[in-house]
Amino acid sequence: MKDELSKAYEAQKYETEIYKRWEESGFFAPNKDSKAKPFCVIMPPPNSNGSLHIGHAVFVTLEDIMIRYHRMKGEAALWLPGADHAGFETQVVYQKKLEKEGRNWFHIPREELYKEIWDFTQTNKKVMEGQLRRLGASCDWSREIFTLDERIVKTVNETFKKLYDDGLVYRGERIINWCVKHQTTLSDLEVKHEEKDGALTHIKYSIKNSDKFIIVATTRPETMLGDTAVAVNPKDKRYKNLIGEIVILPLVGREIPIVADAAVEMEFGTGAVKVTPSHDPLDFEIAQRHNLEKIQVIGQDGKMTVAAGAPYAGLKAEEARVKVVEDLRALGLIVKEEPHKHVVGACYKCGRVIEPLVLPQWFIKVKPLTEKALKAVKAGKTKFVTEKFEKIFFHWLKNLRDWNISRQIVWGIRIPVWYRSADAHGKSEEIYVGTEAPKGDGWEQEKDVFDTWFSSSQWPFATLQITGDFKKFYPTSVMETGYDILPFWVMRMLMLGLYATGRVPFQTVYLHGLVRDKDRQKMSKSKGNVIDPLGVVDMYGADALRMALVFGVSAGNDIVISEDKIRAHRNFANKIWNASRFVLMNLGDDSKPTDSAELKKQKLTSADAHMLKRLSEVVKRVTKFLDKFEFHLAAEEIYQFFWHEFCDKYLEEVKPRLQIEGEEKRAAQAVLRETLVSSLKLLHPFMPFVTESVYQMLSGKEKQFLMIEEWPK
RNA sequence: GGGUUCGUAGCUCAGUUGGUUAGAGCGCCACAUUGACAUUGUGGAGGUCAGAGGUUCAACUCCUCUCGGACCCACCA
Repeated sequence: MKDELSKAYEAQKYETEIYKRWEESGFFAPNKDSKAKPFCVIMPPPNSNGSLHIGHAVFVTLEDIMIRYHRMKGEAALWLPGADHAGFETQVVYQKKLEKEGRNWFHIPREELYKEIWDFTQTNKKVMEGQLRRLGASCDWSREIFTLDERIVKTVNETFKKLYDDGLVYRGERIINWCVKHQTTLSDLEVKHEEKDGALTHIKYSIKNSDKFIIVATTRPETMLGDTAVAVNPKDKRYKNLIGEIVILPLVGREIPIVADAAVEMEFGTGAVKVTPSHDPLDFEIAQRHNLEKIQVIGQDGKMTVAAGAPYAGLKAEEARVKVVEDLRALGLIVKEEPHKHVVGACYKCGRVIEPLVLPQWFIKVKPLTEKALKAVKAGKTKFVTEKFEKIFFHWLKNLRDWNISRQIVWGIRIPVWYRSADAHGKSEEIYVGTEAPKGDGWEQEKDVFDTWFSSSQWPFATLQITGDFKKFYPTSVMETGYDILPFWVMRMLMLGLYATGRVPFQTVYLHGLVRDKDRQKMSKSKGNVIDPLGVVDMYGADALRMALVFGVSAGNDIVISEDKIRAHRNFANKIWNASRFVLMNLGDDSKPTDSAELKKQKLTSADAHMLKRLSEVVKRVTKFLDKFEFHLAAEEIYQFFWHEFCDKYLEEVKPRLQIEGEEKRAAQAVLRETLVSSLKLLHPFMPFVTESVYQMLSGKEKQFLMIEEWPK
């Protein structure tokens, strides 16, 4: 049998087969009735709009290490997988797909689109699940849930209703971030800020019944058509006597007041600000304070509205900007235009400059939720690995503003609110918030859907409630994900988890970094430096990739990976394979699982004793590192030990003894087996496939999976 | 403007609460090897731990400053 083994480990020959046997064994699912200590990780559900990238391989590796380790420790280890419909993200992907096919998104009926995207995601989901299997994810597939599962939708609607009843969600006409290309609002977190070269234009506004004027400075001259005031700082001596005066808005002729507001910076520009409540966040606030009229001069299409006036209506905002300046110049009202670098918000997907608009949207009043989250983390209910993320987290929580959860998209959970318009019943507009449609005629459901993160934020408790595991597994043990979604997801899961269940959703947050290439560059399709995890798995095996992703990477730091590094760990897998082959060849026919009783009978040489002593030290250290989430140290420890102590030293030392029958040979055999088997166990969470393949050969008749063997002590 | 963080061998990074000759992977040099493995072994070169000051019996590790990066946030129009 031993001669059949090839000289080199051929990953592709074993991995798929082994995974199948693991899955069929049912050991991915924790025993429901066991009294064992629970250990639970909720998988961050991958987006079902494409295939897995290297970042997914990172979370699979880290979470699978944790799960396999705790499973071997005899705990009830649950890793609950899922797939994310990924609302806006998926809609963007699908829009691009339609564009390529020459179809127009906006011409397709809502229901039809929804159906199409549904099918699209379900296809992707299947591919993705296969890929997770290839990577060795030992998650419990019987519990897998899709984020649009009707039971999830129900939970999400109930949470919304509860928030509404508690006064924590409100519908507000507020200034929001509008993406003209995608025709939807975005939350503040989805807006990226970019520095752009622009101009600061100084414009003369003349004061009524006087020959005086006031000069305002703006980066968006076209919005002046919607001005309803000019604001100055109340402390500004230059303008003190102008406060309360009326200004005649050029080009428009509207009479607007000069108001005093502390939000105006005296040092910037001229110290006088034109106030356009409908198109600037600060101006909107000033307008609220001074009860100013709001005039919308830019529409959702990014073009000037009728309210902008005859020569401008219909022009794109950028075109209007040019024309407004021209017209003002013709009137001699442009004082100067100076080059000006300023920061503008842009859609995080398409990069197009955000158009601030006033629209009725649903907002979550964030303060009561952040306060609870802050308190819970400060009390140590949830710990961050590493601590630096706790600081960042606090900073986030303290500065968060109300969260717009309305999205004008198709792909998502429709907000469970119904309106009955005024003319239907002669009354003023009615609003109904509930999980089901209200009775009676004339009700129309809100067209907007939830921000995906609103439903995702409920994921830990929503899923466990569905699978019936809430009682045993909530709060979950570890939330493992990338640090880039700390504010989007982790923070909000804490907020909504605490709100809905009264308890934190997870005890530990472990955050990993971004994957970078060997030149420390972010991986992206456009740079052409992406490593396709599945391609790597085909070439070098999943174990090699997994090991390469943890080796030398401490928690929270970015992960540098190159083909060289993966190859190095493919070599390590091969080392494991060959060392095992050697041990097998020298064990004789009694290659049964390790038996420490048998070991005790042997007369050990000092080399044997040393080996066993080292083994026991390494077991302790690896265990300690795993408990402290120091995966890289655990990996390095067992790597060094196995290769350079066990293989390079002990194996070589013992070779002569194995040639001569006798007690020295038997002792060597016992130590070889003991050390190898324990090492395989320690290595298993990191490199599950090779270790299991080898173990299956070692264990002979009494076949049990290494996956569920007991963790060494 | 606010925040976080980093600067250790040629490259990418470890270095647990401060404690003997500072480590790994890859790369490099020399040698060995048909005997578990060339996806190998043995040996080796290579670091004033960014710089300055301070605390200490002792600092890569703590404190301050300087220089130089990275990232995140942000309504000076």
